[in-house]
Amino acid sequence: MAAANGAAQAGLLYPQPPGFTVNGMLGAAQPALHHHGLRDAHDEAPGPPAPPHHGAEHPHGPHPAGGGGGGPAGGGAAAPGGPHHEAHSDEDTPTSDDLEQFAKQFKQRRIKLGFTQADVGLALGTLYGNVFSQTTICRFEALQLSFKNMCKLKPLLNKWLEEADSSSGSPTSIDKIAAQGRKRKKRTSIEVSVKGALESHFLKCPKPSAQEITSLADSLQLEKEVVRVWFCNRRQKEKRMTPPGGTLPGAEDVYGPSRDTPPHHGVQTPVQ
DNA sequence: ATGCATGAGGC
DNA sequence: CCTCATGCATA
Repeated sequence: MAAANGAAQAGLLYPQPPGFTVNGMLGAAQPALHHHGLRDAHDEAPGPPAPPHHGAEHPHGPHPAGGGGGGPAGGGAAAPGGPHHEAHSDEDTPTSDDLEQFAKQFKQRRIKLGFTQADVGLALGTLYGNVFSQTTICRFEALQLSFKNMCKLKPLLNKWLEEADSSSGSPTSIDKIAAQGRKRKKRTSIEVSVKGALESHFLKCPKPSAQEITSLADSLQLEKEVVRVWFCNRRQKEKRMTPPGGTLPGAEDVYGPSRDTPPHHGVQTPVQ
């Protein structure tokens, strides 16, 4: 089982140091033996087409992917007016629960068929012209994308499942459109203590002004751009289907000014 | 699996 | 400058 994964991965492995080969299971060979429960268990007032506004209003009205504490079904997930049967393969917007189940099934089948996340991403490229990276497939399986994004990718991955399932042995060849003339900035490693400081500030003010960012960057001895990007990424995390930390139901995307700051780092899935 | 980053589209 | 979709590079 695991051997098949390793072989498949070896076929199109990106440059990695030799001493790193032990991690050939970059998201491929993990047996799904854990269950992370989403905090969407609670049902709030079903008003999909026109989500009711709560007391706290955001400066930017339309935000998809269920925001912070509420629920993943923010942008207006399913919930048709009439007693329609859901659980469809595609067609009409799926519910957060549909997505969770699909992701689970997808991962199991993918592994069963001996494909890695990277394989799937490339296959989507050959099948539809939309290439995706291992990262995206991984995040889909882990429900770490926005609700809207999940809905967009589901049909594609669903189609791939059918194809891979009934594949009569046609090795999908892929040609990549590599070469991006731009050099990427080296990934900045932010120290743990500094991250803690950033998190604290995020809890107080998720959207600091340019000047706030500048002074914050100055006190932390980081580039302003790095800090700005950090906040952007942090906000995105809050909008994922599986939010970081543990926003309890009832709390909206606005945090009280007097909220304690537990020194724990992001604990979500206990590592697969 | 995840952190920092890029870039397109929008105000 | 933001959000949002996406991914290289890395732990």
